[in-house]
Amino acid sequence: MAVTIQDVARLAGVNSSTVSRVINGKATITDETKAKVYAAMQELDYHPNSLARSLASGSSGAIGVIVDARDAEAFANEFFSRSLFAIEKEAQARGYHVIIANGAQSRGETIENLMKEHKVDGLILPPTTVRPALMKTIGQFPYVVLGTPDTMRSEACWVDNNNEQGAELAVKHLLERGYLKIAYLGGREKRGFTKRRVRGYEKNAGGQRMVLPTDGTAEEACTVAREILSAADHPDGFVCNDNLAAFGLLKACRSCGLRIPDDIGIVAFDNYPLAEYTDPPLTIVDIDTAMLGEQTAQLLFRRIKDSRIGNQQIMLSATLVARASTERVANV
Amino acid sequence: MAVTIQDVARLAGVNSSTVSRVINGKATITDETKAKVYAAMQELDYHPNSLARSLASGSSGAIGVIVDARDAEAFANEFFSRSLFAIEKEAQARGYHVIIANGAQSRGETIENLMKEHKVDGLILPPTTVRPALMKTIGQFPYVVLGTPDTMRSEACWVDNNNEQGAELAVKHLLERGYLKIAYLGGREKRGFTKRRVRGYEKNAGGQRMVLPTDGTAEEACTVAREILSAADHPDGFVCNDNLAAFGLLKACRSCGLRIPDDIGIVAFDNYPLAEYTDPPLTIVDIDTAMLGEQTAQLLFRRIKDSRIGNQQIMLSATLVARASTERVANV
DNA sequence: ACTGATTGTGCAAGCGGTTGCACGACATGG
DNA sequence: CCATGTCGTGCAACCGCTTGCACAATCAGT
Repeated sequence: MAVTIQDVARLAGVNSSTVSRVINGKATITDETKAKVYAAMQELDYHPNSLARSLASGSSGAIGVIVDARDAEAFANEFFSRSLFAIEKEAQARGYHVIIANGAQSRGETIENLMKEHKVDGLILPPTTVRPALMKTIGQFPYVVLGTPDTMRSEACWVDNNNEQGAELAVKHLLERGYLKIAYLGGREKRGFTKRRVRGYEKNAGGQRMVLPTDGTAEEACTVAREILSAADHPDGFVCNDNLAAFGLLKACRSCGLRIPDDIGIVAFDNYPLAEYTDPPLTIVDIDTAMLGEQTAQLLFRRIKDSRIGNQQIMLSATLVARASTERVANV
Repeated sequence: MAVTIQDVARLAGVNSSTVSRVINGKATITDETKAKVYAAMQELDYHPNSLARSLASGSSGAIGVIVDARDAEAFANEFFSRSLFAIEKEAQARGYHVIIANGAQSRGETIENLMKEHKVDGLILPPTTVRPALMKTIGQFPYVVLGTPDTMRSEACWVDNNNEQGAELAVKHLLERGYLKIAYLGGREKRGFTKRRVRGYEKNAGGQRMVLPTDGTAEEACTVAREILSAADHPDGFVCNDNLAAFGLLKACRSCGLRIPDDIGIVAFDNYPLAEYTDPPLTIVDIDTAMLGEQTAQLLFRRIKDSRIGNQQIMLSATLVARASTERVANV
C-alpha cells in the first residue's frame, strides 16, 4: 500500500540499508548516492513508517504527560495548560511527540502501561502520583515530576516553583504596604502546594496565623471571607491561594462595604490574564509556568538521552507583581 | 531485555500465536489454555510491546489533536482545554492515546507527518488548517475539524457549536430586557467564529449595527468601550465576544460611571468559571465545550472504525445563562 | 462407521525499518 | 609493490507481534 524504504531503495538502485543510513545520517555516504536517494524519496513522496522505526530502534519518539484530573477543571487550569504548551514546544524541537493521558481514574495503571508497553520514552508526572509503589517500577525509567511531591521529596526527580518563597513575598509585601493583620485564604489545606504556601505565610506573618482553607471554589472563598470580615477586628491583608479565592474575596469585600486597597489589601497567587482587569487590579505572585514546563521538559530529555543522570530537584523562584489591590501608602 | 510474547509462550508451553490470540480474543481458545497463558503472563509481568503490535496490526492506537497556537494563550483557553479533556476521556475509553501537537509554526507539515508516518489513526484539526491543499492529502484519512472551517464549509467534516444562534440568543435577551441599542464588542473580525457571531448579532439587532472589533485583549476592549461610552447616545446593551472583552467593558463602565445592569446590559460568550464572580455576575452564552469535545471524538472514532462514513457537519446549539448583568426590569 | 464440518493450536511469513558484520575499492606508508 | 587502513555499501538477522494457512482432533449426521 504505502511506499516503503524498499521501494525507495529499488528506485535509487541501492540497498534499503543505504537509504536508512541516508535518512538517519548514520554513516558516510557518497554525495552522489545521497542525491539519488533523496531524489527517489522525493519522487515517491516517501515517509518513513515511524512505527517500524520505533520498533527497530527501540525508542518510541514520544513522551507522556500525565494529568491528574477528576474533572475538566484541572485540564483547564492555566498552570497545566501553559506548562503543556512549553513542554510541547521543547518536544517538537527534538522531534518528539507528546502524549497526554489522564491518570486520575486508573491509579497508576495508565502510567505503568505507557512505560511498559514502550509507548513513551519518558514521563512527566503530577506530584500526586509519587508513591513508593509506583516509584519502584518507574524509578529506572526517565521521568520528571512537575511539582513538588509530598512524599519522597528528596529522592524523586522534580521541578517546581518555590511556593513557600512566593508566599513569603506576598506577606512581606503586604506588611511593607502597611497592612497589619494578614490572613491566608483558599485552597485545600491537604494539597501539597497549598501546604507549602501556608508555610511561607506562617514564617513571615509574625506569629499571627489565620489560615482559611476552602473547597477550592470562588463561592466558598466568598462565604468564608464574608464571615471573617464581619468580625470586629478582621484581617486587613489577604494572601489568596489562587484567583478563584481572590474573586470570591473581592465579592465579599463589596458586600461588606470594605474598600480595596484602602481597607483591605489583596495578593493572589498565579498570573491570570484577568487578574489585571478586576476592580481594582490584583497584586499577584507570578508563577512562570512557561519556564516551569520548559525546565521540566529539558530535564526529562536530558535524562532520556543519558540514563546516568540521576534524580535532581529544581526549584524556580516566584516574583511579585504589584498592582492596585495593595496600593496603600505605608503607615498612614 | 524486556519479557516478550515468546517468553510467555515458552513458559505456558504453547506457541506465541496462541498467546497473541488469547490477548486479543481473536479465536476460540480452550479455557485450560487460556488459564495457562494468563498464569504465565502474570508470573512474568508481561506487557505487550505496543510498538510491535502497532506495526503488525497496522494501527497506531493513537489519535492526534492539533492546536494552532502561536502563543500559550490558545493552549490555555478554556475552550481548548475542556474539549481536550473530553477528547482524552473518549480516547481512553477506547484504549486510544492522544497525541497533541502544535501546528502553528509548521504549516501543515506536522499534520501530514503525523498521518503519513502512521503515528496516528485519526486527527482532530483546528478550522484554520482546512485548506484545499491539505484536504487533498488528508481527505481520505479519518479526521474531524473542531470548529467551523471558513472554507470548504459544506465539504469538510466538522463539529461546532452554533455561534450564530448563540449571538441571536444574546441579542434577543438584551432586547427582551429592555435594552434598546445593542453593540457587539471584541474579537478579531477576521476570525471565523467571530464572523458568525457577528452575523447572528446583525440578524437580530433590528437594523442597527455597531460592531467593535479589537485585537482580542481586555485592554483594547476597555479602550474601545470607553470611547464609545463617552458619546451622548451610546449603546445600552453589549454582546461581548469573550470574557476578556467583558472584563474590559466592565472596567470601562466603572471609569465612565455607568451602572450595570441599570445603565448598561452585558452578555458575554463562553462559560468561564469567573464570569459568575464579576461585579455584577455576567449573563453568558454557554458553549458546552465538554459536549463539543465528546461529539468530535465520537465522530472521529466512528470514522476510524468505518472508513465509509463520509464527511458530516454537526452543529450544537448554545444556551443562555441569565445573571445579574442583564437584570433590568423590562420597559421601565 | 465413515464423511464432512468445526474447533484449537502451530508454523512461518510478514509489518517496515535498523544495524553489526563483511567485503571490495581505493588511498596511504614503508 | 605489498601490507594496512579507511570508506562506502550490501547482506541478513532482528525488533516483537499479528495472522493466513495448514493440520490434527473432536463432533455431528446419516
